[in-house]
Order: sequence, then C-alpha cells, then structure tokens
Amino acid sequence: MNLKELAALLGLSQTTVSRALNDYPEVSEITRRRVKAAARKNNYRPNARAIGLATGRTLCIGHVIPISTRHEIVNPIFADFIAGAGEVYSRNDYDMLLSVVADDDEERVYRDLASRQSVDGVIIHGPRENDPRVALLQDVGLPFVVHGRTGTGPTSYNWVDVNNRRAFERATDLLLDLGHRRIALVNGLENMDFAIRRREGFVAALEKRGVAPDPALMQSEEMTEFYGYRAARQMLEAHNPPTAFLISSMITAIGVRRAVSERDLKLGRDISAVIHDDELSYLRNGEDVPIFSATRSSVRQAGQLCAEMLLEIIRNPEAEVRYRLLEAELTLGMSTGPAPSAARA
Amino acid sequence: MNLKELAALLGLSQTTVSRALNDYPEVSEITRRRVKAAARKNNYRPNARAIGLATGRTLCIGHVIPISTRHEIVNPIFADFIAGAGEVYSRNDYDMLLSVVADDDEERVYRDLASRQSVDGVIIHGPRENDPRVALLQDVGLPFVVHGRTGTGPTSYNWVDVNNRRAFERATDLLLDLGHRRIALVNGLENMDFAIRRREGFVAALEKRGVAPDPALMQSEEMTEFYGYRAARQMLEAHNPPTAFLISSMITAIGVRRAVSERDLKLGRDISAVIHDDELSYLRNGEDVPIFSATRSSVRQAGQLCAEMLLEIIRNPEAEVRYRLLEAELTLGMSTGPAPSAARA
DNA sequence: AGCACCATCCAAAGCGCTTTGGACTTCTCA
DNA sequence: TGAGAAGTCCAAAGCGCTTTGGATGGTGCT
Repeated sequence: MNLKELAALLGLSQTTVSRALNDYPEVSEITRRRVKAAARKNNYRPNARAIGLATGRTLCIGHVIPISTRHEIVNPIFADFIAGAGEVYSRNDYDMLLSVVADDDEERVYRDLASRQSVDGVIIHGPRENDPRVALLQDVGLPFVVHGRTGTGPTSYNWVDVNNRRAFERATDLLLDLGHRRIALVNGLENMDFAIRRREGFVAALEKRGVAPDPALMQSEEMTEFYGYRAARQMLEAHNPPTAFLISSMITAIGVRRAVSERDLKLGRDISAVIHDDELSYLRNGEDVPIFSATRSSVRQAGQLCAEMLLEIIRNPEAEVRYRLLEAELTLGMSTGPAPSAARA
Repeated sequence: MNLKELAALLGLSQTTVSRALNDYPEVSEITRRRVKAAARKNNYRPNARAIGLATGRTLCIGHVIPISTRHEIVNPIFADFIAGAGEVYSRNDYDMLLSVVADDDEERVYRDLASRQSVDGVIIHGPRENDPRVALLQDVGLPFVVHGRTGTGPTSYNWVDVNNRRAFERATDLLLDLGHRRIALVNGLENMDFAIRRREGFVAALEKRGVAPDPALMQSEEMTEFYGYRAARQMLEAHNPPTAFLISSMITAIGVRRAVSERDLKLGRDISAVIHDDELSYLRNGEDVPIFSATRSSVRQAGQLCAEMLLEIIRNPEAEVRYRLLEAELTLGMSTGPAPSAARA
C-alpha cells in the first residue's frame, strides 16, 4: 500500500492525503480523521527512502565503530552506549545506521556516509589524540557529536565527555590518603584521548604529593580482561610491587583481581584497587555494596546525551557549539583499604 | 555532485554515465574509463536513497536488539555478533540498520521495517520459546535468518545455531566423569530457546547416569555477573552444596568465581566449573591455558555466518530453507578437577 | 449584490537514480 | 553493395514521497 493507492482508495489527491497524515493545517479536521483511519486500517507506512529523497533528510544517524585491526577487539562499552543512543532515536523516529570498520579505513566510510547522504549526522566513538575525523567531518559538513574529546585547548566541535582527568586525580588522591605510595596505573591505549587525560590526572595527583611516578607501574593497552591479568601479575612479581591499582575499566579490573587472588592476596586487604566503572548493564559493580571502589559514570547515559545533542544540532544547525562535561562520582567499595606500610606505622 | 551534474560535465547522458559506472556492457571501454576517472576525480558517490527508490533494494540489513524491559540489560554477546556480521556487510557493500527496542513492542518495529521498506532483510536475535517473530516475518514476506532456533521439530525458516543441547550434555558428562554428583546449572533465562536446550542436555546427561536433577541446583536468570555471584553464593551456603557448576556464560561465571573465592574456596580444586564461552573479544578465556573448562563457540563467527546466509537468501529468494548447526568444542581448562568425594574414595 | 477572504482541495514538478525502448553508426558477410 | 547485426549512446518514464502554485466554493461584510 503506497500513497497513490491510499489516495485512490479515499478518492482524494496524494497531496491531501500526505498533508492529512503529516498534520498540515490546510486540510479539514474531518478528512484528516478519515485519512488517518484509512491509513491505520490499511496498514499504510510511508516508504522511508522516498521521504528521504523528497525531503533531503534521512531521519537516520550513523555510528562508525572501529574494530582494532591489531587485536580485533570490540569495545565492550559500545553495546551500552548504543542502547542509550538507540532509545533516544526511537523516541524521535530516527533510525541508526551502524558501520563496523577496520580502523584503518575509517576515513573512507565517513566520506561515503556524507556523500551518499545515508545519514543526517554521526557520532564519533573513541576519539584519539588529535583525531583527524573532526576536521574531516567539518570539511564535508556532516553534523556530528564526539563521545569524548580530542586535542587540547578550546574545542570547535560538539562533544559529551566525562571529566577523566579529575576522576583519576581524585581516585589517586583517595589511594594516597590511604597511605599508598606504590600505585600502579593500568590504563587504556594511550593513543586514545580518554587514556591520556586519565594518566595526566594520575600523574598530577602523585606529583602534588611529591611522589615520583614510576614508569614501571604505568601500563597501557587495549582494555581486555587478559591485559589486566598480565599487567597485574607482572607488576606483583617485580621486586618492588605496587600496593594499589588504578584501573581504567571493570573488565580489566576483573583480570587484575584474578592475578591478585592467584597469589593468594585479597583485594581490599592486601591490595587496593580503584576502577573506572562505566556501569555496564551486565557487569554492575555490586548491588548493595560496590565490589570495587570506583569513579563512576554511566556510558548508557552518555549515549543518550550524545544522541539528544546531535538531534538538536540537526534541528538547529546554526546554533553555537555545544558540549557537556560529566563529573564521575567517586564511590567507596570493598576493594580499598589502608596501605600495608601505613598500617605498620 | 550528482549524476546529472557529472553527466553534464562529461557531455554524456545520465543513462550512459550510470551504465558506465555500474559496468553494463552497452558502453564502450574508452568512455567507461573516462566516466570512472571523472567520478573518482569529482568524488562522486551515488545517493543511496535514490538507488533504493529506483531499484527497490536498500542494500541494508536490519538488526533489532531487544532490551529487556525488566532489567534494562543489553546482551553482552551482541557487540561481537555485530562485529562479525558487520564485516560481511562491509565486504558486500551492505549497510546495517540497528533498532534497539523494548522487548514489548518488537512486533511494531518489525512491521515498520517491512512496510517502510527500510531493509532488505533482518536477523532475529535471541529467539524465545515459540517465538512469534518467525511467523510475523514469514507473514510480511521479509527475508530473515534466526540466530538460534525456536520451537521443536523441523524448522521452516533459516537459522544458524550452536548445538546447545549436545554441548551441555557433554559438559555434564565431563563433570560426572570427574566424580561430581551435585552439579549446579546456572542457566540463562528459560524463556530463551538456547537456555531450554542447555537444560535439556544437562538433565539428559544426569538421567543417563541415574542422577536425579535437583531443582535447588538449577537456576535461570538474565546472564549478568551479579546473578552468577548471587546464585553461587546461595547454593554454596545451602546444607548440601554443589561440588560443580555448569554456567551459561563467561560473565556469569565471573560472578560464580567471585562467590567461590569469597568463601576461600578455589576453582579447579574445591569447586569445579564448566562454562559456555562465546569467545567475547574483550573477555578471552585465557591466552595459553584456558581459565575455565568450556564449551566454546565463537559468536563473532556466528554473526558472519548469519550475515552470509541472509545475503545469499536475498540474492536467491527461491532457494530451499537453509540452516547451520555449529558444534561447540569442549576444551579443558583450569577450573575442573575431581570431585572431593571421589578423591576421598 | 458584490467583494475579499478563508478553507479545502488538487495537478504537477522535483528529489537522484535505474531502466526501457529506441536512434544512430559502424561492421560483417552474403 | 546492401541488409542485418553489433556497438554505442540518449530521451523519458518511473520509483514514492513532499511541496509549490493554483483552483474552487463557501462565508462574512459592506
């Protein structure tokens, strides 16, 4: 059933039927009702592509998710982010177009999205240090929102980000307050913007207290469980092991915990850990008492905020640059305690 | 730059330019080269929607991912499945349309997808017992592939599934062979088809050896970490605790492990566990030696197979029903050992 | 009565592509 | 040499919608 058929069936023109359905004023209330009833009854839904062609809008948002070519890893936070964004799209009758793409030909995909006019806008995931995608999208004129930030100084684009620097600075402060001096940073890949900011916060907190950051206690990798395990195991085996870990993700923290308990140590007693918790839906940080002390910020909510921001930008293209900096909560769980040496003192 | 402009620029008709670009034979090799060169130079890409309108095909596949309304949980295997399917789509110049939708109005979304002609086909995720979506899609005539199965007996639709029943039967056999008699099943939600088949395999193996399944040792829930923790903790506290666990997912198993080590027990020594491992990219089951003994089947590969099957079906709609039953590997890791009682004997 | 003014509807153009049905040239072979 | 066959190109229709620019008839007012 298409517009033409529906119009014929009603004895009306396509114009009138179209206007009735789209709530234009120049059609009487009585025909509008008649048209809408017939549309419902005949299960009429306008062809999405035809609307797109006629209006120039697609009602579709693109998400390009890079797959690390080195490790073939999908970011685990991705599912929850998408869930948040997806809700917003559904509510606003938008669709979501997903491209999974090896991270070495991302550029081509973005250009295609723009020139083929498949989407009205895109979300940039996982921005890296000085990410070229920002300039690229500004160049082709496709509206976008970055989940995260890139580069230093004032930003010329729209973004939603967690205050990673402050979060990790506060987390480090907490561990220092508990008497820890040998604190390990188990960070994400440091070509990622968020990882850089986290390291900066970590280092700043240490230096503020006159503790020299030890390169042997700073690792950065793709945030898998195994990486956490390997990093922790290696550091714990060293001659001057850390007494505390600051860990960039729940998944990696699980690996750290595995290494810790393998040495018959106990988290919160022998070894402390503070993690960053994205509140993954299938991996909640405990129900009543948090398993891990954590800096916490919902990635699902970030997805919602990014989507809402992008839709606003599309509706109102001339508006100022927008941004939203989210502060992470610092919550105490069962994985932190006084440093062994401090207890002795 | 659109076709019309490109044609004008070349002094050719739109027809010829279109045919040259799409490798139709009725255009000379020399003009074809000229056209393609100009297209590349001017960065011309055909408008996706216009092609869709003209051809009736969208070159787009829909994925509807349900979000449990009860717990707002996104299935963690989803990201890797999508990654596998996405690769296949990219290679074949297809796009992927994602709808995240509360599981109570899935039907409307599928109907919309069909009647608005947004996609050429869909993948059904997470089929439940007697899933109504199969009949729905057959009714509206939208090509589809089910990741999993639904109902019993011969199937009238296309699917890709793991042999869940056999996998869990073999896993149970392994635990029985090791002398375990009190075996707990920590299963997924039992309105899901896969969970039903797993329970059947588990029960069949027990009964084959004359062990009566104990309802107190069978739980089923959404597969989160916390569920695994809670279930294991509760069972271990009971007066007649299990000596082994059979666990439906890696995530849940991590929760079980947490409960086990909280009681100062050790996996593989005091308590055995066999899990089902979907080979999530960020949660590998160890690198050299598997952490958990596991029935293993790559969900990413399943995504590839589903996508490939669907594209074939779309190309060749008249073909027979297709299906693919994958056997899970059973690999021994460090989480299984002889039952304590057997050791005593 | 005559006029302007709404309210309500419609025909047709246009979005950017594919595809049908020729038209015109050049080759090929009896 | 002439007719049919290729080879090469084009004009125009059509996909299903929105939107522009009227047309028509009824209403209110002087």
